[in-house]
Amino acid sequence: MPFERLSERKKLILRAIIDDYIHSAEPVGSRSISKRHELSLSSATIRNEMADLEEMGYLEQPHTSAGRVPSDKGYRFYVDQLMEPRIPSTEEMESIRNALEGTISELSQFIRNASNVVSKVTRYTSLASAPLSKKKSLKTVQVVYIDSGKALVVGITNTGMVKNVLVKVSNILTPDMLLRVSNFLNEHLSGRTLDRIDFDLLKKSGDAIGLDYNLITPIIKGVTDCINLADDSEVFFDGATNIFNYPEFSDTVRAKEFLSMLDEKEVIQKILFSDDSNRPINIKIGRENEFEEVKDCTVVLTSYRIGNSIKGTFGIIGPTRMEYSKVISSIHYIRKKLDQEIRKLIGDIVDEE
Amino acid sequence: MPFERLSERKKLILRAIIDDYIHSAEPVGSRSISKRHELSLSSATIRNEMADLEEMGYLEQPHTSAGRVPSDKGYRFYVDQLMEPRIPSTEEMESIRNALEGTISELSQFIRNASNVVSKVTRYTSLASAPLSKKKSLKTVQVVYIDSGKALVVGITNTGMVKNVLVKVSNILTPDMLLRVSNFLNEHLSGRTLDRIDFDLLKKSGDAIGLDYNLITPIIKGVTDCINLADDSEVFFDGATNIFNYPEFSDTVRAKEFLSMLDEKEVIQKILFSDDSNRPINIKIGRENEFEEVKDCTVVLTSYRIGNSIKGTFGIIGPTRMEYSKVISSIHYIRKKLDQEIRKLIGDIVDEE
DNA sequence: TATTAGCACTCTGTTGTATTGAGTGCTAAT
DNA sequence: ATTAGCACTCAATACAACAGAGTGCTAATA
Repeated sequence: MPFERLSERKKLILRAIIDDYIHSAEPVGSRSISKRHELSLSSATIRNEMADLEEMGYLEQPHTSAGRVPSDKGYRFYVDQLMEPRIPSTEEMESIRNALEGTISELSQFIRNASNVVSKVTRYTSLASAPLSKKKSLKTVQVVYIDSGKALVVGITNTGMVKNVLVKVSNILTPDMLLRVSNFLNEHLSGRTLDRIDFDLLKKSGDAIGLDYNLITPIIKGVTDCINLADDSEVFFDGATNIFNYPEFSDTVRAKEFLSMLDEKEVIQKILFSDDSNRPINIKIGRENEFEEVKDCTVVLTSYRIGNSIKGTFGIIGPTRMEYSKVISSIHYIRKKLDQEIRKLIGDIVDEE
Repeated sequence: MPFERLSERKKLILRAIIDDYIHSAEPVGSRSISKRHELSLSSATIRNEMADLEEMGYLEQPHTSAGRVPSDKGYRFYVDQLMEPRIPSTEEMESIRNALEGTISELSQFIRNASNVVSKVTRYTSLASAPLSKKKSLKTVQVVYIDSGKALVVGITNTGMVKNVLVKVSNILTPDMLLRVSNFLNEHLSGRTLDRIDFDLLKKSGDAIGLDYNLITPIIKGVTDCINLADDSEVFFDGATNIFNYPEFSDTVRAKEFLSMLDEKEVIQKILFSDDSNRPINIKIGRENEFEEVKDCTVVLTSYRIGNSIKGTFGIIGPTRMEYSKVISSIHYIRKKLDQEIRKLIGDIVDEE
């Protein structure tokens, strides 16, 4: 992004405008800047500067006799060079710690919690994906006896994701036999990446453990189902109704658009997986997002890694007019806490590739 | 609900009004009824009848010079005695079958799918709870080796719900030892109802399998976590944005109220668990719901049972001005299909207690 | 030369007023 | 018992007037 050289004064004015606009959501005029901020410049001077800033693309004017509104470029400059960094308030930090520390021990639930507290603290909508691995492999398969004729196939991937499938099996299969099947499957499957499992071969070799082909088939089917489930990447969001706090979504059409977008799992996936940078926090403002759907939203993402191949992403989405410094400080803190907690829980977290 | 005796003519008029209103969402006037429906009565006559119906509580008037709008009582009468039953269109049936038949073999995912198709077909918001048992017991516990120092505790309840918890364990625990722990735990836990497990005793008897107290403790902790997770009843919804299709939610305040309500798990629980009747389909119109939050919504619920103690509920929520006949026919059909599919999958579905 | 006061102009949003039209209730005629 | 007719009510719409916030430009000022 090519930023032309801005005079100190222009920077100050731009920052004042954006600060104001972030809090008021109203186009800001020259007079209010000249009064509220101690620049000791007249409104006329400010006006001239504003006209310049508009010409350079940092500001926009909804209509001739209105004040100015920051453009995507304006926000970008603000985020990169103007805004004051902050640290979260003590209440914020406390509620984050409360949500993340101690109690939770199930990973995906843990991420859900993180997602929840992110949306609570920032008052925007949070997005998150469950920990996800590029090369997903099967760690263990368990076949569990449930009832006569019913069994549960439980598959566990190297990412710690657990999927389970209920299957109907022959009545003659006893818990013991299922255990044998379990062991057999484990022997043949565990450690394999999901796409390199030869199920046909597997079925045929069933009689290796003295069980008929037909007895095993539904179980194998269960395993494949399990794998298919595990392949779906889980994404979720929280605090969707937060958008009603912001006037840019005050008409139902816009609100509906936003909420409908969230209903599409694929869109959330696209957004989350677009966090390809190596920066700890990745901010995409308005049209910087490659998706039409979020053209006037800002997305703030962060990713964590567990070991080498497991990756999870979470963050927030809101209007481009966003409290950047607040959001960034919160996300930073949450990321740090999350990191600590996961490390406590299972160790081995790596930040960058 | 005390219904006074209504003349045939009053019934016809009431039905005409409600039919109209359901489709137009506008207060209906006497003239439009006298014209559109072949009652061959003048608007003046209709007016008199309408005044009567209002006095009896079946209709309401937003303001003096407006048409009439059905009251909760009016809708109730309509549902019980007036509306024409229908069968779902072939397209509807097809999409329902497509969504439910065959592919899915994991129960909670299956219910999710059902919930999804309900909201798609009815165009209202669907609610659902995962299969839930009054007396929940632990079917099996598995402790799975993940990595050195990491294990996964997987608990399976009699309802087929699977919960898992990642735990950090001592490095010296081998997969084999974990298997021994698994077996030990199973022996002592399986079949017990969740509230009748003595964990202290359990820990002490750890050395029965030659393992130190301290090695087992984190695993026991994992099991209790697991149980706590399983105790939470899962509820979810789908198609929340459908409410934007209905003018009664066209202002953001109302829409926000509705969506915020859905964000509260407890509210959904309350709604779903209020399906205590034995009827196959349970309809609660407006203030018939005991919760203030849904005082101008209608909830249509249905429950299915698996075996004797497992119960799940799903249904839809929408404005009281609802296409009752369409919704009811759809839910009937979905319920039937769901029933068939679960039976195919695991058998033993019982409709009533 | 940079700043600012001053002014004409633009555009939105609000307020007040008139009008329209759908609908009602009542009365008297059929 | 039904209906035509009429006066009345009320919300919604349209329109004009006006206020106010803001701009750009010009000329005066430091």
